[in-house]
Amino acid sequence: MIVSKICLPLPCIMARNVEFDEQLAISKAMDVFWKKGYNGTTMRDLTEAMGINSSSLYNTIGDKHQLFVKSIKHYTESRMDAAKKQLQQITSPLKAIEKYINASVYTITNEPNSCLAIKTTFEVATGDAEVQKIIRADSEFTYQLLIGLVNKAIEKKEIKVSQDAEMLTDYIINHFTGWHESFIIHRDKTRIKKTAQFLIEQLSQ
Amino acid sequence: MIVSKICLPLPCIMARNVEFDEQLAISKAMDVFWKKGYNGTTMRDLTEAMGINSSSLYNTIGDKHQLFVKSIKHYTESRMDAAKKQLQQITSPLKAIEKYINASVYTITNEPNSCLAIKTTFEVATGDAEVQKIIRADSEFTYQLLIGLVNKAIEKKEIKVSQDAEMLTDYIINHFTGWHESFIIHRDKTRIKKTAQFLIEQLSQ
DNA sequence: CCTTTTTTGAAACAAACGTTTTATAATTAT
DNA sequence: ATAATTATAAAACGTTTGTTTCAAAAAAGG
Repeated sequence: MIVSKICLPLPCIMARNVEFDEQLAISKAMDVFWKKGYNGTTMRDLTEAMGINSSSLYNTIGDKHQLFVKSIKHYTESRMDAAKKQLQQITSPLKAIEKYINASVYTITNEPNSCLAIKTTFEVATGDAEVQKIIRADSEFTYQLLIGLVNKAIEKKEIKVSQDAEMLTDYIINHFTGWHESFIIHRDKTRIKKTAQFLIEQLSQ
Repeated sequence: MIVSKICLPLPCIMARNVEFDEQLAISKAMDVFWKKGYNGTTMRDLTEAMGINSSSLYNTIGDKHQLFVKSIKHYTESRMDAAKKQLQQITSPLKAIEKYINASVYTITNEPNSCLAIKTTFEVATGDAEVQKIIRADSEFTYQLLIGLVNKAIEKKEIKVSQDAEMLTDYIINHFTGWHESFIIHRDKTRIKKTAQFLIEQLSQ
């Protein structure tokens, strides 16, 4: 055992391969954390949903906290990929911002659970540096994506409301969390769509 | 015991009074839930902070969930009282809206914990009808408070940006949650103050 | 004072928690 | 085939969980 630890990262002699698909298992775990939150999820919830034994879990992925970290990484990375693909073929920067806003509204008002990143921010990010780092990276990605579009939109004079691209980017992003909260409380798509429409009008004027 | 339950609400014969101040104890419990969340808080956390034994707790207030319900009620009711007092002597409705926004920004960027109502919304409101009802009542209070001001501001032509008071009220309220999230992630007061200033300018224009 | 009723503190409760151990099955290299 | 190594499943680990019990203390009415 000691020998195999020293000659990492690959074990010297292979004996048996892991049976389950780790990425798939993490994706299943993510769904549980998404629904129940970190503290509301038990290891038995996780192993049951993942379809693996706890010994296999601890041998490959690690403990509950490591699994949570990998789950929210999986969540944020999937979302970043989707966002990149979504906007790559739009020529007008303002139209791209509109599309991003409308796509967010659609997700907010049609997904069964609220955003995992936001739930995590309010539940554990304050007291968990490792989690906070992932959340911050996810936030920074959205910020960079949008500020690129905002800058181009200002250059092209598609936005006249303000010249402060950084503030305007913060201002746009700021709406998403409120829409999530509103939908949890009221379950009213129209209220959210109306304020989103107003935000877009404000930018376009 | 059956007899004393029948002749409720007051017991027929008093024997000994509760030693601790129930409102104070609930306030202490609220602080723990505020910091750790519902699932992150244990009964031992609570009894320790409240300075009472669990038997006394169960005899007077009830179980963990009932204590949580009373804690968030205490939170929301305190906040409603403060909001009412804050705005009662302002003549200009737009100035009152500005004051409400600025007071919220101050709280967001100076309190050690993020808003308990928002944390609760994202942690447990979806799956807990009793909690959701309290959260919805709190939300409705803020909504009614602000829509009154927005309507007056539109009447007085202090707001020209839109005639749709309901949408505009949702739009204003929607910012608060995002500011909370932003402050958890970035701890940057200036970013929040700038977007708040921009929101006020948008309304005032 | 004495009886009655209730609160209190400490201990105890079963169940559930996150995690580890152990024995067995499976796989690869020799 | 055999030896070596690892993944797996089931059971067990010691703690901690939310909650209850129980004896003792306290206070009210008779």
